Amino acid sequence: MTDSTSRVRDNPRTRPAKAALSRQAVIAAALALVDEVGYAAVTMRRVAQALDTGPASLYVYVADRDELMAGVHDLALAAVELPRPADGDWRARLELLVSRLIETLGGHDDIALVAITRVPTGPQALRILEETLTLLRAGGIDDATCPWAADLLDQYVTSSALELAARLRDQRAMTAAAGAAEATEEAMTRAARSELDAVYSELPAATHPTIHALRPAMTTAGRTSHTSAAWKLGVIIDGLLAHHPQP
Amino acid sequence: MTDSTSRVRDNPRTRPAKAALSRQAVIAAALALVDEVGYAAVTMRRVAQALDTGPASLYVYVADRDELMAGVHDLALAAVELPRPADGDWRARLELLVSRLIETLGGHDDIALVAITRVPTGPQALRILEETLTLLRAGGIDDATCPWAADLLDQYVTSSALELAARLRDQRAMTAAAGAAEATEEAMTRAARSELDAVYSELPAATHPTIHALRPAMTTAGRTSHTSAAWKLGVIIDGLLAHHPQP
DNA sequence: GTTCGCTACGAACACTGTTCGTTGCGAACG
DNA sequence: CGTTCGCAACGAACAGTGTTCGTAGCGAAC
Repeated sequence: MTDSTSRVRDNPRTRPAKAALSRQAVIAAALALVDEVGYAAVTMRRVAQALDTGPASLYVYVADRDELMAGVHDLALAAVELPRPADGDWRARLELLVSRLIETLGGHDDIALVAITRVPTGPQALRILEETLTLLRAGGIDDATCPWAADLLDQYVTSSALELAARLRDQRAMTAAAGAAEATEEAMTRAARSELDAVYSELPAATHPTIHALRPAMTTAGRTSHTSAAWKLGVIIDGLLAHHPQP
Repeated sequence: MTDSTSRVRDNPRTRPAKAALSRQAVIAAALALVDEVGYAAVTMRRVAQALDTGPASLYVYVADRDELMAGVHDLALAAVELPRPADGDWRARLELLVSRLIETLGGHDDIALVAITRVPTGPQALRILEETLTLLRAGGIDDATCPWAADLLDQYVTSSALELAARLRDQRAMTAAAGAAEATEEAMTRAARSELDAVYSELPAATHPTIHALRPAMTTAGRTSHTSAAWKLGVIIDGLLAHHPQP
């Protein structure tokens, strides 16, 4: 980034044992901490400690905790590869892109929370918006509706990433608690669902007949996160195609 | 608090008309505070102060701040009226229900954040889930897919409510700052969008050609929150109908 | 050789959610 | 009627949080 610091850092004689502070270093350390202790537990003090410094030093490179997390969000997006032409037609590529987004963001705890408060405008977010719009256009979506569709897809990505993160968190907590007992996704979701099932079961059929009638369908196995996410995305894309005319 | 007031309060004859503490009173006070100072600024101390007591007293009726907010979320849902048969067919009624949900939740700042961390299971949430499932079933959606569809709609409601809340917050901040200058929704969204437009405009057309080409579409007026939300909901329902077969 | 500019950071401020131990009141019991 | 007991209420405190201020230090520039 800065010439002077890099020149100094490159000099072995003056190079300190620790990496010099920089915006990138702060954001990278925060991302690592998100993976280690979770989004909510990433405090300015902990980030500073990871960089072997004090909390006040961070504010030279970052205005806020919010802005720091926005940087982390964008950095996480950098790992998302754009689909290539060989991956199929526009629809296959769009589905691939969206699922990669959900899996990547969901893999970094609740980092997707950042996208709820503010509309991400980092370089990586723009790279992905560009690709999304291009694919939608290739699918024949009207130019005027493309931004709306991208908005809808973004909403879907963010909330699905948070859902995935919550499931992974529960899964980790359960494996940690259950010790050696392996916790497959199936066993996990069944355990989590049983909690909900208890609520649904104790519901008087008189007041909530439909929930009661559909309870087996709610419990149905095979409702893994993957199939559910793929199904929902399919619904949205089908809806975009069916809704062709612009209001 | 002070000796004099407490002495006065202890006297039943002069005791003010404040309601005795109860779970309902605590949650109601918290909801009022959400509307007054915003979701993030609702602290246990402020809730206690509104009830003329100390923070420790709240923990008799509420386990957590999270649980308190879950109660507030459910209480907010109580204001949502279910559509009546006279409101139209299943689709019209479903659209009405969803838009009422978004408007109600979005009207209480970021209270919808509660639905992201935990799946709401309060009585009001169950009342609305029951109605949603009933309407979907009436629309001919397969029994096995109804829960998935309800999930998708819930995701949509929650994220849209947060989007609406953010817009209302910005609007309020702007009216407060602009003083007497009236800030219509149109003027408001234009101002907010100009911020994004600045980002899009300064984007090199070489690297982001589609964003550049679609920029007029992104700025298009008439993209009020209402039309946008209605359009998105239409897309989802169309998708549900088009996607008929269950995977 | 002195001054300047700027990064780094120790210390502190005003808060937060939550818990502990005590208080005081009303009701039940002898 | 006098005593005891359960329990809601709460004052005070703890361990944190994000953020700011003023100062120290050091390389670069005049």
